[in-house]
Amino acid sequence: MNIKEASEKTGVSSAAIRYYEKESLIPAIDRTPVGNRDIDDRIIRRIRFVTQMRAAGMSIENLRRYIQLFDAQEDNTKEQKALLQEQLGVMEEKRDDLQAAIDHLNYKLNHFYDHMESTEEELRALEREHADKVAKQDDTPEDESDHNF
Amino acid sequence: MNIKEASEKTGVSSAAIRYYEKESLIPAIDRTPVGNRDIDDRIIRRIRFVTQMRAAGMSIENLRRYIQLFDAQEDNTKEQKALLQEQLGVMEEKRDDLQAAIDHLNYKLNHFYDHMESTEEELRALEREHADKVAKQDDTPEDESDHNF
DNA sequence: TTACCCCTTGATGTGCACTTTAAGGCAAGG
DNA sequence: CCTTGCCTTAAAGTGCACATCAAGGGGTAA
Repeated sequence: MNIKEASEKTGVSSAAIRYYEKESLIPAIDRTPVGNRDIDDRIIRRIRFVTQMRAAGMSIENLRRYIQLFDAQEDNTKEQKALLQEQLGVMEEKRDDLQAAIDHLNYKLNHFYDHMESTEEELRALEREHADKVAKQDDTPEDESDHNF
Repeated sequence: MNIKEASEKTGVSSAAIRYYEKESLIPAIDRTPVGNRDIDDRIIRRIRFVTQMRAAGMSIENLRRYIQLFDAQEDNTKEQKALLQEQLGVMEEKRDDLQAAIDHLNYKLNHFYDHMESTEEELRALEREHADKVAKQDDTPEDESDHNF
């Protein structure tokens, strides 16, 4: 598979795939006799992994550190574990920040509807839609925050 | 309160506070007779709101659009609602991506321990620590992904 | 042969969200 | 009077993660 097909398959641009290779986020890719990249499914899976971790906010630098520990087949399990745990911590914090912001916006959204001229049907539909997210912290966020924002 | 104190109170640099004001993420700040910013608690709360939304991944541009709808005290409730819902969608998707990546790394972490020379005590401690996160999707992620990554 | 479409590398450009620098003003302390 | 320490604005610089461009090569089809 050439780089364009790989790009279409993964949704990652050709330039980004080359960039990832240069930055060692994916292993050195095999070349055809004329020097073109010949991309197989193993590379595709790694591109997808990189995409997932990038979407989750992991930096190129952290991702490279993490991946290099795997590519070097030495006994660095302890470091791998430490790196994983570190990254997990970062991501869990990020997730919680995100959840807090979501709760904040949901709170605002609910207060909107109190002042809106929407029909009862619309109101109940939206309440159903957001019921699960509001359930835990229903309508009472932190005291410190400016409820106008 | 001068800008330095506000910076210390919020953890946001003075330059960033000035930048936020210029970008209309916070309202025009009152000045002392000599032209220095005089920051009150209302501004502090807005800075904190901005910080929270930024941490959640909302762009400056989206944040400004959102805030301007509030600063203009017209009847734009519909647009406010639409913008809020749009942003909520973005953030929920982001949160889910993040959770997927966390699950992926937790899966890896668990498989590490199977091959590690750690003591039983360490193992059980870590399992307790991560029990809640693994509970829902215990040990069986998607088939498509490269389990070496 | 020309056109077209794919590819290569290396260099340079881009957008975001700030950070840093430059040049200067005001007020207090020694 | 001079230094210190806060402030101001405008402009330029920075780091990340790519995107785009320039200059060239290969393969196929009309």
